[in-house]
Amino acid sequence: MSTTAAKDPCRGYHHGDLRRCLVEAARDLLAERGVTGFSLREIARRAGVSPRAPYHHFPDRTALLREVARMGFEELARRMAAHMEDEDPASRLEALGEEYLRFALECRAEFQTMHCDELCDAKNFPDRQDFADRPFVYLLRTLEEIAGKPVPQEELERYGLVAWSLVHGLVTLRAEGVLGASFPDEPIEPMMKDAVRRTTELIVAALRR
Amino acid sequence: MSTTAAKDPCRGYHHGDLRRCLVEAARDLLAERGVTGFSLREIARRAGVSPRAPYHHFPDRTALLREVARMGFEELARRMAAHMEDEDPASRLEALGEEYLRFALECRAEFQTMHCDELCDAKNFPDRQDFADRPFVYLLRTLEEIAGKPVPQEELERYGLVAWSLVHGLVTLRAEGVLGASFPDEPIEPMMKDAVRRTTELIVAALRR
DNA sequence: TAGTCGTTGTATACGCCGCATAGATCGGAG
DNA sequence: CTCCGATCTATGCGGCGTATACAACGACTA
Repeated sequence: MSTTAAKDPCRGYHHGDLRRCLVEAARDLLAERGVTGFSLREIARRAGVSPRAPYHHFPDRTALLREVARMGFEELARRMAAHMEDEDPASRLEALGEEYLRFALECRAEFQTMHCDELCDAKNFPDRQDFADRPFVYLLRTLEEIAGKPVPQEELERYGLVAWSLVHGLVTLRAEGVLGASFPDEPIEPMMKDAVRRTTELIVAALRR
Repeated sequence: MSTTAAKDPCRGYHHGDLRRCLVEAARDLLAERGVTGFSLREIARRAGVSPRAPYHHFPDRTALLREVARMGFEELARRMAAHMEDEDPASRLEALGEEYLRFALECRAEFQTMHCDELCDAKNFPDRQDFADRPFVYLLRTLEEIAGKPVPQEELERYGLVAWSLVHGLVTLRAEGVLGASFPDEPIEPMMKDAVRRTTELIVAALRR
C-alpha cells in the first residue's frame, strides 16, 4: 500500500479524512523538497482537493508546518523517555546522544521542520520552546546520576548545554553536507557516534572528578 | 550617512554602482527578515530600480544569496586566521571558539545565509564546502600543537569535529531561541562562552593525556 | 419525512513572487 | 558621428498564500 495521500477518485464531495491526508502529504513533500519546497497548493494538489480546502483544517501554512513539527517534538521526547529506563547513567548519556542522531537521520523532514526559522519565530509557534526544552530534563537527570554526588545545578546545566550543543551541531553540520566533504574517506554515521562517545567520556570524567 | 542602499533620485538612467547596492540591500533585508523574507523584488525596490534590473548582475536569486554567503565565509576565515598568531595553542583553541560565537552573533544575516538549506543544496553553491571547510584546518593545526606530541591524524580530526560541532550547535540553538527559554535567568553569551571554555579544557586534557 | 444549518468542499480573485522577452537609454570605441 | 554592448525599464507568465462568495453534504429537528 502506498503511503501517499492521493485522492480517492470515487470519493464524494467531502473527503472524510482530509486533515490526516494533508499532514501525510506535508511530511512527504518536506522529505522530498525540504522546508524551502513546502507549498500549501502542492499539498492540496497531492491530496486531490482544491487549493483552498486546507484552510478548513489549518488557518494558514505555518499551522500545517507547526503540526508536523509538533509531531516531531513528541516523537523525539518519546524516544528520549524510552532510554530513561537504562540502569547505567553513563551509557544512558551516550544512548541519549545516539538517539538524537538517529532521530535526526530517520525523521529528516520533521527535524528540519522543528528547527526551521519560520517556526522559530515566536509568533508562529508560541509554545515551541516548551516542546524543544522537554528532552533537556532527561539530560539533566542523567547527568545528576552520573555525578553520583551533590553537584550545583549550574554545573549540571553547563555540561548539559555542552552535550546538547554537540549532538545538535553534529546533525546540523551533517545536514549541510559539511561532514561528507571535510572527511571524504570516512563513513559519516560512525564518525558522529564516535564524537558522541568521546564527548560522553569527557563529561562523565569531568562530573566525577 | 545612512547605510541603506536607497536610490539617488538624481541619478540617470544607469545606476553606476547597482551591484554593490544590491548586495548591501540584501544584507539589510536578510538582517531584518531572515532568509525566509529574502526577495529579489524587495531588494530592487530598496535599491530604487525596476524588478528586473538585478538580473543584469546576478543570474538568479540564489546567486545574490550566494554572494552574501561567500562574503560571510571569507570574513569568518579572516577572523580565524587572525588568531593563528596567538602563542599558546590551548588559549588559541578557546579564542577560535569564542570568535566563532562572536561572528555568528555580529553577522547574523551572513551566518544564517551561509547555512541556509537553499545554499546547502550543492547545485546552488557547488564550492560551498571548500569555503565552509577552510576554518577547519586552523582548528586541526591548533589541536596538533596542543597535543605537543605525535598524535594520529584521525585522533585530531575526531576532537576537531567535537569542537566544531559544539560551537556550531551553540549558535544554532541560540538562534532558535532555545537557550533563552531553557535558561531564563541567565545571560546567554557568558553561558555560551562558558560552554566553550569547558569543552576546550576537556579536549586539551584528552589530547595531552 | 422534510426542512434547516453548520461543516467542508469549490470557484474566483488579488497582490505578492521569480523570471522571460522585448525594447529603451546610456557610454565608449571606431 | 555612428554604432554597439552594457545596463536599465515595460510588460507578461505561472506559482504562491490567502480573502470572499458560493455549493454540497450530513446530521439534527419539527
